[in-house]
Amino acid sequence: MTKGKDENTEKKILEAAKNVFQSKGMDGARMQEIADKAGINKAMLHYYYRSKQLLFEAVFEDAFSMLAPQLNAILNDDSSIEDKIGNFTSNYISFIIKHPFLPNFVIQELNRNPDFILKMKNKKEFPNLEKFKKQVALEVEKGLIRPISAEQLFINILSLNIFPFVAKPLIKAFTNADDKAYKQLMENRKTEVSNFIINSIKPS
Amino acid sequence: MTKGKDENTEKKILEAAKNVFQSKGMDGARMQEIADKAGINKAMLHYYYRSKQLLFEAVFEDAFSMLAPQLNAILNDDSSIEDKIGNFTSNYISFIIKHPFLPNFVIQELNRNPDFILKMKNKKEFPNLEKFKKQVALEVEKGLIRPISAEQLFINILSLNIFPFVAKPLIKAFTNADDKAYKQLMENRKTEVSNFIINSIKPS
DNA sequence: ATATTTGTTAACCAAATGGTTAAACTGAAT
DNA sequence: ATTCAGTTTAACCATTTGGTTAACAAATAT
Repeated sequence: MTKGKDENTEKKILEAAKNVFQSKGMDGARMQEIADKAGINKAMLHYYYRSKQLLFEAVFEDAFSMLAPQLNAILNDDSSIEDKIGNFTSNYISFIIKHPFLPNFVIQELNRNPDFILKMKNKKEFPNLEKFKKQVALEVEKGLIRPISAEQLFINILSLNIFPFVAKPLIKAFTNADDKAYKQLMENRKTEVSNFIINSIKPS
Repeated sequence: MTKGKDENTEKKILEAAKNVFQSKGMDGARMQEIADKAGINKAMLHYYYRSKQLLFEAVFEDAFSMLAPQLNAILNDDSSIEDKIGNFTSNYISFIIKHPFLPNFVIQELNRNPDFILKMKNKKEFPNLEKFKKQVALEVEKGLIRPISAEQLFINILSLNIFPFVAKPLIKAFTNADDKAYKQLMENRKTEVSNFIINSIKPS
């Protein structure tokens, strides 16, 4: 009753579940560990969420709905392609530094359970490429950027921004970086990636 | 005794273990499933490999030692940066189409067990950036490519080549591609990615 | 005050899982 | 034919794990 102690049990569970599921995945997560982290009895997990599967889904959907708006930003706002790339790169990298497990978690679990993405696709916030496709086609036609398909450009943007976080242990090992040096490398990418993409699509 | 039946039990186990571990990960894999896939009794797994952990490590090291040479190709051979990028992109994408679970498996398990990479780092085939760094610095100095750090360039090359496979379910969903369309998308990337990188580092 | 609903716990349960054991089979050397 | 090492199996074991139950506490309503 002193510090913001009890609060809401349901939220404490979700928080603990996030923590465990996002770092260990569905298969590696243990209900007991989640209960311990939440400081409650294991039976409470089932009282509030019925099963491991449902608790997991709550965590997953939560994670996905944090990522989706990031992507919609680049797909649906009205600035130029060049501005979008600059903004997205800088914002997304900042965002992931705050939530380092998110991309890996989402990708891993989607690979484990391919049906899962169908559920996500039905959500209205699910990223849609249509507007972006039109914009790319238009800017190509106007000669503002080199010819490139919107899909491939989008894949490239995602790859350059997301992969270095997903493959953190590999990157650290290849570049002989400790945690500090790795973080610096990622900070540098806020402008590096943006320049890299813009150079590539700039008309010659 | 008709078809290439018995062969070597140990190899049948490793093959089955690859199959199961690479698609389900260490935590999701079941020894029973591996035994079934190998067509043998579960006790044989322990007879030949002692424990799940050791069997897993055999599979992992096998996987890693398939990937390492691919990377060493781009880091250590003697062609120009531009040629390396063209060759690597095309070769690597072909390679992964044949072994679709590899990159995801390696990345996932390295994230799960960070100590694991230390063991890999001691292997002599572990990719080393030194030569590539010198080459990039030299080509930058000569004005053959734009100024860029070798580390960042290498990360970009890996990202653009590997990520689309790791994130296959996401890519398929975003681009509304079925398996056939996805494969076509990846085929197109053999030249797309190469052009994208080369455009970006070409001096203005 | 008292009944009733909601939240919480400890103890328990059945199934799954990695691993072991002891016996049996196989094939070559003696 | 017998021995003996290497191979294979079925049955078994201890532990872990997700999930349930029944009793208890704490609010909330009557």
